[in-house]
Amino acid sequence: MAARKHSRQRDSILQFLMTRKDHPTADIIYMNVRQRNPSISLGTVYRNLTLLAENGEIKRLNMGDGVDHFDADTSPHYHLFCEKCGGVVDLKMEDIDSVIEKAAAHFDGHVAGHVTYFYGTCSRCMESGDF
Amino acid sequence: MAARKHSRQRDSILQFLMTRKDHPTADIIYMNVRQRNPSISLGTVYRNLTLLAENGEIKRLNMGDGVDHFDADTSPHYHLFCEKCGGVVDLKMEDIDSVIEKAAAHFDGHVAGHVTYFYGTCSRCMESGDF
DNA sequence: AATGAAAACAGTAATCACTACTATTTTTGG
DNA sequence: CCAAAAATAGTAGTGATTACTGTTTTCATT
Repeated sequence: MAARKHSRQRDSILQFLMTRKDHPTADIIYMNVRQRNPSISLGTVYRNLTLLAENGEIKRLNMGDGVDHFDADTSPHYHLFCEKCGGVVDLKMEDIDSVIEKAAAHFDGHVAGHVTYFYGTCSRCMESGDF
Repeated sequence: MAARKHSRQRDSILQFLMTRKDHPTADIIYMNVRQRNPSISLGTVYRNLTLLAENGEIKRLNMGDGVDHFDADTSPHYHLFCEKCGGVVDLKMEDIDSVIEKAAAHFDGHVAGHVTYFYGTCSRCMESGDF
């Protein structure tokens, strides 16, 4: 296996992601990290996000909007996609991994895991009735 | 609202989709429908799949693999993405929409629905230990 | 500190799924 | 039969992501 070497760019990306709770996309991360590191390239952002996700340091989220979102909080929790503002917010709720057993009950193959996310309206969009 | 007109192409697409239980992608549908209707264009396939999905005649599935899958079975059921063969199979299991209440319990916004799918190994890939 | 191979980089080109556009063909109510 | 609306084929464009390439950075070993 290839030895991982340190990189300032990867540090910047991870550090920025840890300050955000809104699960930004690669493009948002790129635009922000560029303020501190103007010469960073978009390809570097993508490559490092993939490296970090493969290494378990961050999570890659598929929220059904055609763009990958990233989360530096790797503890188990769930997400909601706001259909009004397009944002992604955390959802504190009890663990629902028991759905895996329910899925496995009448299935011949092997159920390794599940992906669950919610959609609706975030609290901020509920307040501002701008929609 | 625009009056829907009949189209042979839309018929072919829906008819083909009803013969398949593996939730094909637009591209797979295109290649197959083209055997009966060689002049159909890929854009027509995409447009009609969207029309049919908006009309509730089929379902558009997001299985996290970056490609939309389509299902002519609109009854409530779940799906598993096979990590070995990349296929999508049906999963008969009890309804788990109660997760919506669990999600809403400690949430200030509004939870409209959820997306849940499973991943693992389909029964066919379990049998053939080719992997 | 010097060195050299592996890793990472910036910048750009390419890919892939999908959507938009346009001139032509089909459908359908009257 | 006829014309307006809808749909089509074919092509061009878009947006997110990946691949490629020559250069720079990292770092274990000297």
